Amino acid sequence: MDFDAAQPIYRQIIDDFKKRLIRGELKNGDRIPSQREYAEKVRVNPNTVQRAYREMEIMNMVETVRGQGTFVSADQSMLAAFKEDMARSVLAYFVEEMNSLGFNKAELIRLLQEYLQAKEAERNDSV
Amino acid sequence: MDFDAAQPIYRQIIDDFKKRLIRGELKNGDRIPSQREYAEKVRVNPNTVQRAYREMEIMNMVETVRGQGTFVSADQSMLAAFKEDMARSVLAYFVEEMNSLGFNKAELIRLLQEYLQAKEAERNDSV
Amino acid sequence: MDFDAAQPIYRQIIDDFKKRLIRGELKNGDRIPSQREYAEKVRVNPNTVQRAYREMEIMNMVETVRGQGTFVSADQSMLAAFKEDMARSVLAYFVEEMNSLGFNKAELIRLLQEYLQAKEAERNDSV
Amino acid sequence: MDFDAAQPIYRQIIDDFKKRLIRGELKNGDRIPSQREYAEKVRVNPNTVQRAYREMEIMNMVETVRGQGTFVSADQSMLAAFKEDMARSVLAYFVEEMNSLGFNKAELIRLLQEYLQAKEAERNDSV
DNA sequence: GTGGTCTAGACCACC
DNA sequence: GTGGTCTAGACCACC
Repeated sequence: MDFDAAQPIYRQIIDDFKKRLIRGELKNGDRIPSQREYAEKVRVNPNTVQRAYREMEIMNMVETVRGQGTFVSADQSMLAAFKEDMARSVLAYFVEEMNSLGFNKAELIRLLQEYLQAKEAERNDSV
Repeated sequence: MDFDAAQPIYRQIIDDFKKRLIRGELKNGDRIPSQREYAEKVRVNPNTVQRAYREMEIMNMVETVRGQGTFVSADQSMLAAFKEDMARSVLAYFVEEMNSLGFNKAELIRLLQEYLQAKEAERNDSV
Repeated sequence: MDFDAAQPIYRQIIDDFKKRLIRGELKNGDRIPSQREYAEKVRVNPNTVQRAYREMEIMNMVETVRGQGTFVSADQSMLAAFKEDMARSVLAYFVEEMNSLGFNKAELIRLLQEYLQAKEAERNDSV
Repeated sequence: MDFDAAQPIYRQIIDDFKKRLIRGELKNGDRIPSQREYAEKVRVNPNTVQRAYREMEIMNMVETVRGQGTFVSADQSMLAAFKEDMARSVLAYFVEEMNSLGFNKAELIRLLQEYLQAKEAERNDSV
């Protein structure tokens, strides 16, 4: 048995940007906050933010322009790849956890449908 | 934005036992490994294991007998509650993550079905 | 014959707080010392204090707020139960010990009255 | 604040003999078990028993006769002193504990009477 | 500063 | 062998 360690914060930051790109909240050319701003907002060590930005730059997710800031530079195929990778890992984790609780394939789908319905009903109630 | 910290090891240990109970691998009256044995097996400090065992005792999952060991004492209703709680939290996490990737309800279910089929096909291939 | 072991220190700490609550020296919302402060004051390892504080939290005697401290959160019925339980156990121990010395019910009460009078007389003398 | 340590076992052994003397279960001239027998019966290290016996010999509670065993040799005045000392310490502990729970003199006596009555009623019920 | 987790290791009681 | 308590001290997250 192995224990799950936390994702390093710089990875969580990168994932957060990936998700915003995937959802279309950030688009090519958009300026993202400066490292300093971002570090203050999420109350994290600036070095951690620096590492996240650096890695995003390496994989061509963003581009830094001296004196101007950091800008999104992700092309469409990159976004598609992100989306697929992240979805796949979420799905894999979900299926593995549900299996470890003893649910089989059919139960999995049924439970998910029930959960979504219950959630929707709840949302309507609270309106 | 908040960052996810890892679950403490002692909680992961508890969850591991909960799952084994849920799957029926452990039954009422079964002896679980001694604190030292378990600590060695999972390569964790015995104090951490003790904390997990003690918390399981407090919630009546197990009973410890001095000098003898620790024994499962979970009743049926407890197991049902564990199963439901854990399933719900796995489902909630899954739906939240998939939403954060921009998938809606219908897509969620479709993707899950596809994933399960792909996984099954893969299993058949490797045979 | 069985031998009496000492109460674990963490339990003695809990009992100390229970008594202070019972006597009204601590009230709902009061901040109790930080784990480190308390550990230094009573010259005990901080881990031992933490265990006491954690157990008090589990039984809803106190609430801990990360980075802020630990606060009393005992409701009235809890206090009444504590008082009754502790009084009962003190009484039971007293009667058992006196019985083991061969005193019967009437003697017990007489001796107690004499003891209290003697103590009072002493106090007056020393003034 | 100081924490209560356990009474050393050899003292608990001595106190046990004192109580039996006080209650008249042991009388002058009676043979008490050999150190070996006693150690086995109460499952204690023989060295501990030896210490208890030695201290009882020093205070003239018992006498050891080579090759014959250990015999009670407590005179009446000694018994009276034991009884008074032990009673006093039990009383002192009781009063102190009850005070620490906030009970005053009158409440102390009333609670004791109530407790004794409740106990008696219970005993009659169970018959 | 606050509390939370974990390791390392000692010593004890009970079997 | 078993579990229970405690110390010493590190490192982390949150304030």
